[in-house]
Parts: sequence; C-alpha cells; structure tokens
Amino acid sequence: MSLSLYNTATRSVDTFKAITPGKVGIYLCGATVQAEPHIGHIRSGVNFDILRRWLIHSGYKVTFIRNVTDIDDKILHKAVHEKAPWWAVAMKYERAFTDAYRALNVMPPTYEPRATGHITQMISLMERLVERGYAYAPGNGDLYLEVRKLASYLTLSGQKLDDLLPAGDADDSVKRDPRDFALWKSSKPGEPSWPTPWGDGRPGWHLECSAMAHAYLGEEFDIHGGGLDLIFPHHENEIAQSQAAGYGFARVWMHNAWVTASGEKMSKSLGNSLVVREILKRVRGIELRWYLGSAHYRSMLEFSFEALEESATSFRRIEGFLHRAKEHGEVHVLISDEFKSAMDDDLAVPTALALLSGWLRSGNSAITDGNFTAVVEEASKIRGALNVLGCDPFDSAFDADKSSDSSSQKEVLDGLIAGLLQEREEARARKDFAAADRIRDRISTLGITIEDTASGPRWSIS
RNA sequence: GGUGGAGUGGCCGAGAGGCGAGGCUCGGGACUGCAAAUCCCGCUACACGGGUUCAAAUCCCGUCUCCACCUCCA
Repeated sequence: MSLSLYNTATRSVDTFKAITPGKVGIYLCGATVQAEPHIGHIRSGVNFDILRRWLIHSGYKVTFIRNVTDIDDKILHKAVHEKAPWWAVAMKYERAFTDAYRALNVMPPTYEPRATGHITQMISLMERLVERGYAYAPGNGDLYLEVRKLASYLTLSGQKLDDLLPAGDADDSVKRDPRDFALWKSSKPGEPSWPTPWGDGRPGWHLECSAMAHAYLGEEFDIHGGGLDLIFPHHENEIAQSQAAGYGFARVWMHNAWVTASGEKMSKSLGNSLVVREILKRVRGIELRWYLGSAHYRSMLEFSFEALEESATSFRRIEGFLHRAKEHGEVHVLISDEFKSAMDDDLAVPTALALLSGWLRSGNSAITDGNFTAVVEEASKIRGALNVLGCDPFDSAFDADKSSDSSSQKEVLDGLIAGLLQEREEARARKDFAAADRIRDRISTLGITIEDTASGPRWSIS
C-alpha cells in the first residue's frame, strides 16, 4: 500500500511516485503579506503541513518551500493607506502570518523565500523567455508572455483560451493578444522598482513563484500546492512561464478548498472576526488546528463558532484520555496500519478520525478494566495520529508558553489543591458530604475540575 | 457566455452500487453519597422527479437551489 494523491492536473487520485526516491520537493504558494491572516489562509498552511508530516512519517526527506509575496499592488495600496513604507507593511503582516503559523504548530518551511529577494532569478528567467521567443517587451517597460505561442496552455483549469475574458492588468493596446499576461510591470513614479534590460519596474504576480521554485527545487519537482482559487490564473501562468522556459515544473498539483462562512467564500466584508488572532481568543491554537485539519482538504469547510466549539470539545475529550493514559505508562507515537491506509488514500483525515474514536472508546474502557497494556496501546495509536495531524498534546510546540516559571507555580498549586482534596476525602470518609461539596465548589469556582477516579481524585484546569 | 464544485439526520462531517462512518448535541441507563469523567443503549439521513439494477446516497436522464473561478485571491 502506498500513497495516492489527487492531482488537479489529471483530475484523478494517482499513486505518488517521487522523482528522486526517498525525497520530495514541495512548493506551496504562501501569503501575499498585505493583511492579517484569516482562518482560510491558515487552513491552507495546516492542510499542507499535514501532507508534509505524513510524507515525513512515510520516510521521505521533504524540502518544503513556502514563499512570501512581499511586493504587489495591494501592499503598495495599503502602504499609502497606512502611511508607512511598503516594506514596513509587508514586514508587519509577514510577522502576523509567522505568528499564526506558529500558534497552529505549522512547521517552518525548509526555506521561505521572499519575492523581493529573488529579482535576479526573475530577470534571468525573463531573459530566457525572451531568448526562446515567448516573451516580448512592447517598449513601455512592461514584459509580457505571449500565450498563443505556448504548445499547451490552460491544461490545469480545463478552459479554452478564446472563452476567457481579456486580462485587465495593463493597457491592452500594447499587448499582442489581450490574454497575454505581465511578467514584469513598469513602475509608476514613487513606486518601488528594480532595474531590468526592459526598464525599471517590479515583478508581475506569477513570475516570482516560477523563479523561486526553480531556484530551490530545480527544473522539475514533485508537488505544487495552493488554494483552489489559484488554479487560474496563477498556477496556469506559472506553468506557462516555466514550461516556456523549457522546465518540466511540478508533477502533482494539489489544491485545498476554502473555509466558507454562510456558504460563501471568506472575504474582507466579513470583517475581523475570522482573523486567526481573534479566533485564538476563543480556542487554543491546537484546537483551531484540530478544527481546520479535521475536514478533508478538498472539501469546503463551513465555519461557525458552534462547530468550532464542538470540535474543541471533542478534542479535549481525546486530550483528556491521553493525559489519563500517561499515568499508566509511556505513550509513544504509533502509526497503526489502519491509520496508514486512511492517510495513504489522499489524506483521508475524516476516515482516520473515525478510527480514532474507536481507539478512544476502547482505551477509556481499558482504564476502567485496569488493562493498562491496552490503555497504552490505544493511547499510542491515538498519539501517533495526532502527531501526524500536528495536534499531539505532548508535542513541545504546544507547551512553549509553559516557562519554568509557570511550572514551578504549578507545583505550588498542586500542593495547595492536594491539601484541599485531602480535606475533602476526609469529609467524605466521615460522610460529611455538605463539607465535601463545599470544598469542591470552592475549587471549581476557581476553574478547576475534580474527577474522582478509582485511584483517588485528580484535578485539572478547565 | 466558458470552466469547476456542492446539496447527507438537530448541528458538523465521511462515503461513492449491497455489511447503518464518526463526532457534537439530545433522550434513557450503568458507575457515583451527589457530581464530574467514563462506558452502554437509543435518535436509520442522503435536494426533487423519473430510470437502470436482485440491490441506488452512490450509476443514468431531467429539474431545482447554492457556491466558486474567468488576470487581487488560501
């Protein structure tokens, strides 16, 4: 049994075969850093992080590139609006994205190239495209790709060139065909620019990804990912540029679906409520990740706070079991065969989670039965699954905020509560339940939950 | 106009011809002094109308509704 993945290019689930055995190169279209990340952006990060983790668990050495687009029209627009230099705007939002990725335990990319750091590579690519006769400069400082010259164009989106509406990214009068797209845009006065043989200007949207994918992954690589809405035009144009340059480019194209709200794609009109930073005021990062990762990556995820809370509740139940299980033995990261089959089938996370709930039930029963070998076994399978999904509660990524300071505080707290619980046990022993309940109420008012187990009471912060 | 997707129980969310996914909520029970936690039982859904088949949520034909992309998009 080996990994199969849905390939947008073939519209089918195909057996994955690495170009170089044992190694995988992935290029993921990252953020255009022009606003705070919302949960749709971060879903893409989480979905591809799960892919990456699964490839690693499957024994591949993964080179994962996720770019940062730090120059584009919106950033320039925002800079005017925020009365700040464009690079300050880009940096500010890049940091916001980095914070969000970290909060959701998305692994840092192997390399995270910025567009503005790769102008040299872009110019080389453009020179090559001009030499090969696919790009032309009308003389106004722009450079265009002549799409009619391409042997194949629009194979990813399955559209016909003549059905497309003409591009609106520049003055059509200078183009040979209205569908030709800009590789490079001449700069207007006051805009940032870089010198090129065709004039001073800045990169078109698509060029950077072709240039950077080539720089870090070579002429041909395994997987290219991004959101569904990038298929056209962005990915089509990346393919056009790269293949015109004579490169094989990506073999497998993967696209994650959106997070929707009220059935609609998230947009700015929804305001700030679905910004990651805001959501994290209501649930923990691990819980938001669990929610975003639990639907299949190719399915639309209909967001609601109710669904988020519900998902968090069910995650806490799993987490609670792992903590209880840990008291009975060492819980490992164990990848069961069933889990592997599910993940190998185009990352069937929902199927995997159905398995997990079975392990959870039998693990909890095993605690009741005192069968601790079984407890640890089930817990290890669950931890293995959570580990792949990036939601392992024992992962140090999630206790980064627990400084040594707070762990010594926890010891003190443990001592205090242990004393109170002792008093309660004594009250219960003499059947003074009113006193016992008074102690429990006092503790629970502080946000601490008490569970009476066979081995005595245990407490946790709720 | 072109291209692609979706409609599943109170809610979320899988599946893609036949053995009732799963979760959350809710109802009942077990355990408990009472709780909490946990376990057990219950709640037989696939937009609509036809058709194919021994068998359809799944395939075919038609209809309705919704969403997305067509050069800013995760």
